[in-house]
Amino acid sequence: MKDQLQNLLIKCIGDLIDQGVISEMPSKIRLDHTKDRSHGDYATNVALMLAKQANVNPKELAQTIIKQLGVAEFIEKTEIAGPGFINFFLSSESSSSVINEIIDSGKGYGVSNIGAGQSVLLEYVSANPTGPLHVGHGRGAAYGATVSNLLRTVGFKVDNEYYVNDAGRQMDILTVSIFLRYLELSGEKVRFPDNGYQGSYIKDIVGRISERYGDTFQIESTLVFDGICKDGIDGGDKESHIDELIARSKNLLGADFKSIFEVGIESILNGIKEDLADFGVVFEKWFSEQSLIDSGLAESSIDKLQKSKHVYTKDGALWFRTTEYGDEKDRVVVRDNGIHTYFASDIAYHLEKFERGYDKVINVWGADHHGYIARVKASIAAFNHDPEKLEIILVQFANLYRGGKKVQMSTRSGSFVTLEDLRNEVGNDAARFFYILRKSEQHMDFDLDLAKSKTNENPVFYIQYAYARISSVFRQVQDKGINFNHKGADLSLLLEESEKTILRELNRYRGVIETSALQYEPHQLAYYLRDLAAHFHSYYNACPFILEDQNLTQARLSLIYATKQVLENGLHILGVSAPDSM
RNA sequence: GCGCCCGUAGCUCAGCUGGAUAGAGUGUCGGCCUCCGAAGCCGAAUGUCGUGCGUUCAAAUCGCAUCGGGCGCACCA
Repeated sequence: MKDQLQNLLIKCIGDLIDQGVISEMPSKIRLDHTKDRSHGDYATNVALMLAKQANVNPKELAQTIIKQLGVAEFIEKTEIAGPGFINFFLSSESSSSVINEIIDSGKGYGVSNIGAGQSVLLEYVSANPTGPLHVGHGRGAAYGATVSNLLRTVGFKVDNEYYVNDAGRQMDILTVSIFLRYLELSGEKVRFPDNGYQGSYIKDIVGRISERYGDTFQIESTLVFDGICKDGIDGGDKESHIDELIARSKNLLGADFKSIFEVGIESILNGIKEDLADFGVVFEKWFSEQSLIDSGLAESSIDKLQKSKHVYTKDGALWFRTTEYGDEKDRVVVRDNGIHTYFASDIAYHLEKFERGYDKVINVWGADHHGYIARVKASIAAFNHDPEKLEIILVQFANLYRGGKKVQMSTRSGSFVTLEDLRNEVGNDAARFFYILRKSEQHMDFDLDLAKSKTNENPVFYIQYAYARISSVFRQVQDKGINFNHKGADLSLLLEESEKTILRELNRYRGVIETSALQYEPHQLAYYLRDLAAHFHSYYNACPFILEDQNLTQARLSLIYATKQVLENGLHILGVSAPDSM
C-alpha cells in the first residue's frame, strides 16, 4: 500500500517538474506512517521540502500536489495540515485488506526479498574458549542471532560464524591451569598462579582427563615449581611467572601437553556450543584460528604483505604500515621473539573471509574492540579489497548489577555469572528478549535481582500473554462450535477505534521488519510487538469477540487472528516462543 | 591527552536518514473481574530532551564547543 502511494507521489512530482512548477526531484521523499491517527495513515513533507525551490508557501504547494495526484481508489481523503504536511487517509477497505494478506501468508507474512539473495557472513560472539560463556557474551549472542533471523526474513542468505581463538598464549595458560589443578586433585601441593584460570569448570575438565588418561600425567609438583620466578602476589611478575610455568610444563609433559590442551579445548568448546544451541543460537561455521596457522594462511598472508611492501622491520619486530590506511599508529604483526600477534591471525582471517566471496561481511564486536577497527580495515585495503564492505557493529557492554552493586566479571578469576545460570534463572525467552530490547550502542544495565525476582515484569510476558489470550479465544470458538473463516468476513464492520488502531499497527509490520533488518536494530521489532500487544489487550478489554452477531464475530475474529499471526512471526524472529497458554 | 559510545519523567529506556502537543515500561495515586485468561484494562501526576552557540520554515534529532558517565588507546588475546 505504501509503495503504491509512494509511486503515485513520485509520478506526481515528476509531472510538476514537467510543468515547471518545481525544478528538481528532492533527494528523498519521505512518506511516513503517522504518529497520530488524526493525521491519517500516511503523511508526507514534500510540500515543505519543495516550497523553497518552487518559491511558494508550503500550503499552496501542497494544494497543487494534491490536485495533481488526482484520485486513487485506495485513498479515502487527503488533507493539508500543520505547516504544510499532506496527510493521506486510506480507505477502510485498503487498510483492512492486510488481514487477509496476513492470514493467507501465515508464517510467511513479513518475509520479503529486499536482500535479493545476497550472501552475508555474520560473525558474532567469538568469545575466547577459555571458559563458559558469561552474561556479557549473551548479549552478542542474542543480538547476532536476531539480526541473522531478520536478515534472512528479508531475503539475505546468512552464514553465522564463530571465530575460535584456539591458538596463542592464552591457550597455554589454559592448559597449564588444567595441568596444575590435575596435580592438585591428585594430591600434589600446588601454588596456583594468579594469572591462571581459576573457574570451577577447570576442575570438570580435570575430571575428563582423569577418565581418559588416569594418572599418567602425574608428577611431583616440585618438579614444576622449582626455580620458577615469583608470582605477582609474592612480589614477582605474574606474567613471567606463568610464562615460565608454561615453558616448564611443556618441557616436562612433552606431547602430553597437547593431549591436555585438546581435552580442555574440546570440553570448553562443546560446552559453548551446547549453551548457545540451548539459547537458540546456531552457528553454521566454527572457524578455528589454529587452522589459519596449520594451513599456512597466516604465514602466506604476511608474505603477501611483505611483497607489497606493507610491512617493515623495526626493533626486531615486523610492523604493518596500517597508518597508510588511516590507523593512528603502525601495528606489530610478528613480535621480536618470532611469535605472531593476534592481529596477524586476524589479517589472515579477514582475507580468508573476503576471498570466500560474500556480498556483505558483518562483524559484531564488543565495544572494547573499537580501537581495532582501523587496523582490520587497513589489512583489507592492503589486499585490495574494499574495506567498506566490512561492517562492524559494536555492542556495548552489559553491566551486571546485584543488590544495587555492579558485579565485576573476569573469566580468569572465575567471578562471573554464566549465560547458563542466567538462562536457568530467567528463562530463554526473557533472556533473549531482554538482551535485544536495548539498542546495541546503549550500555545495558542488567539487574540480576530484578530479572530473577520479578520476571513477571519483563515485557516478553506481556507479548506472550497477548498471544496466549488470542489462542484461548479460539479455543472458546471451537468449543462453541463456531465456524471461523476469515474469507467470508465482512471487514468493513471493524469500525471501533481500537480496531482501527490495530489495523494501523498490522499495516506497519512489514516496514518494521524491513528497517529492523536493514539497520540491524532488533529492538525496533521488540518495541513494535510490545505496542501491538498493548493495543490488543486494550481491545480485549473493550470489545467482546464472540457475539450474537455472526458477521461481526467473524470480522473481529479475523482481526485478532491476524494479530496472533503477526505476534507469532515477530516473536519467532526474536527467538522467543509463542505459547498457546501460559 | 586522543578516539568511540551514552546523557530524554523518580528509575530503566524508546524516539535521533530534522517535522505537527516529546513517548513507553516501572514506580506513586484512584478506579475495573456474576462477562472471551486481572501475567490484563481505564484514569491521574511527573520533563530546562546535560549545557551553550549555530544551521533551518522547523532541532531531542544535524554541526561546533563544553560538562558528566562508560570503554579503548600493547611486540595481550
